[in-house]
Amino acid sequence: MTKQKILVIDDDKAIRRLLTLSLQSSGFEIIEASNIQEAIKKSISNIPDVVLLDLGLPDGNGLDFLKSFREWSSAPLIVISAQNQEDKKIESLELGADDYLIKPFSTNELLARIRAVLRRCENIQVTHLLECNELAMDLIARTIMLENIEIKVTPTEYDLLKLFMKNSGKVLTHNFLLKEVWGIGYQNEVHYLRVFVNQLRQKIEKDPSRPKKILTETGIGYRMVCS
Amino acid sequence: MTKQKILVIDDDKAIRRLLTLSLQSSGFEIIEASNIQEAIKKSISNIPDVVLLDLGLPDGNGLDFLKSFREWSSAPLIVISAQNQEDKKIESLELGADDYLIKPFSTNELLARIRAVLRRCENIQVTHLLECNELAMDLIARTIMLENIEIKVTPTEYDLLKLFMKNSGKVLTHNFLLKEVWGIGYQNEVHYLRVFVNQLRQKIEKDPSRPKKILTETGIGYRMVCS
DNA sequence: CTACAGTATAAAGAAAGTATCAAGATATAT
DNA sequence: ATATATCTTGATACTTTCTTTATACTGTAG
Repeated sequence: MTKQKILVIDDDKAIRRLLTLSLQSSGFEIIEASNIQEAIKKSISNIPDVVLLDLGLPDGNGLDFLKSFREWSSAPLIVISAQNQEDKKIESLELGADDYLIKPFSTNELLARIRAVLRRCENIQVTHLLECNELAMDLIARTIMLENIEIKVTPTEYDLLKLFMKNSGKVLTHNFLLKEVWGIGYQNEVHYLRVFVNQLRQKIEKDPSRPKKILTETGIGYRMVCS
Repeated sequence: MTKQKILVIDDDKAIRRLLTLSLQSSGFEIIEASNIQEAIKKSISNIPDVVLLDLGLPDGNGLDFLKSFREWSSAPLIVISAQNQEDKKIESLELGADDYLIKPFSTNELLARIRAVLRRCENIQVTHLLECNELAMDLIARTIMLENIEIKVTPTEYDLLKLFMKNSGKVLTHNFLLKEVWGIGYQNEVHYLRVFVNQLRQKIEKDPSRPKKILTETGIGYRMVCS
């Protein structure tokens, strides 16, 4: 599984550095921003799983960022502030912050609070569906439905089909498919692909000898089409 | 909509009174408990939507309540404590608390934190009964019924089955199951899983050699299906 | 029409993963 | 302390999936 990303928004470089180091060593990937403009840009280009927001920023009120962030994301957000003012706390929490931590704080406590809030959000993970006409793939449940009937596939078939469904419409080269599914070093084993594409066709095509979903691009690769 | 219930666990009558008054005036229904025994009894007879837990209780450690509560409920729980000790905070959060508030605190902040945590939990299930066809699990009574006949399972089997029933329909990876049941560090002991899944099948499947509930996903993990 | 390069399909063997039993070790209860 | 229950570990048979080989098919160029 890929690392969870934390966006750290603080104008104090020393604090960012400290947070980055301790959070990285706990297995998170860190994105840093020192002002609101940067935070907005980075949060959009590299969507974070958690946000740590300092309120005292040079180019405006951190709560403005909170507000605009909540317009499109429900990712957990913890406010970090030097101010222990009740009204700030309440305002932040009402605007959608999940927690409010006063500086200075221990990084262990911060980590525990991040974990607590992430634990909560795990439960509300929505099913992630890839669809292609009557074919649907649930990436959370790891199931594949063809006209609402589940079909069974092997791990390799699953990986291959996922690639096709994620890239439907595009031509995927032999090289690309082999690299993604079998890993580097298998890029000449085109016959693997033939065997597995054939197996998938047997399972998902009405008439496997006249495929309508996974099409052959002779000399290049394959391509999945949805209408 | 019916009022949301808050269970307030604190041995100090004055504090309970104060909390009750302010929370009631914010539209919550309050259940009070002054010790762990009472808290357990009342939490079961009148299942709360939120719990406020003071750690300093006469008949034991509040964290014991937290632990047993989390066995069957995922309702938000805020620890309230006079102790500003880092290790207490971290332990509470790791054990499943959603927040940790130091006394004295403003009731407005408490309210804002309750609202924040409720906002996060909006669409979580509040039931302690898990069902899958003729199989039912009561997380409070810690019982498992198969066609209304109780079946006995060991602690490990119980934990494993609970995971399956909470996630029925989803494929659960070996890794996930091992981490949840045996803890981190056991993620390669796939053999444990095989033995225990087999034991569960002997107990809950009509024909254990042809399982219909706990299915094998070769190379990936297992998955429980309910019709 | 034939040759040829690329592709499809079936089916075998090899490898990886799984089910099951049962003995020894550990923990728990009486 | 002893008995009981549960967990851990190892051995073996079994199943599924992957890899490899073999053969047949398709369309295009000469």
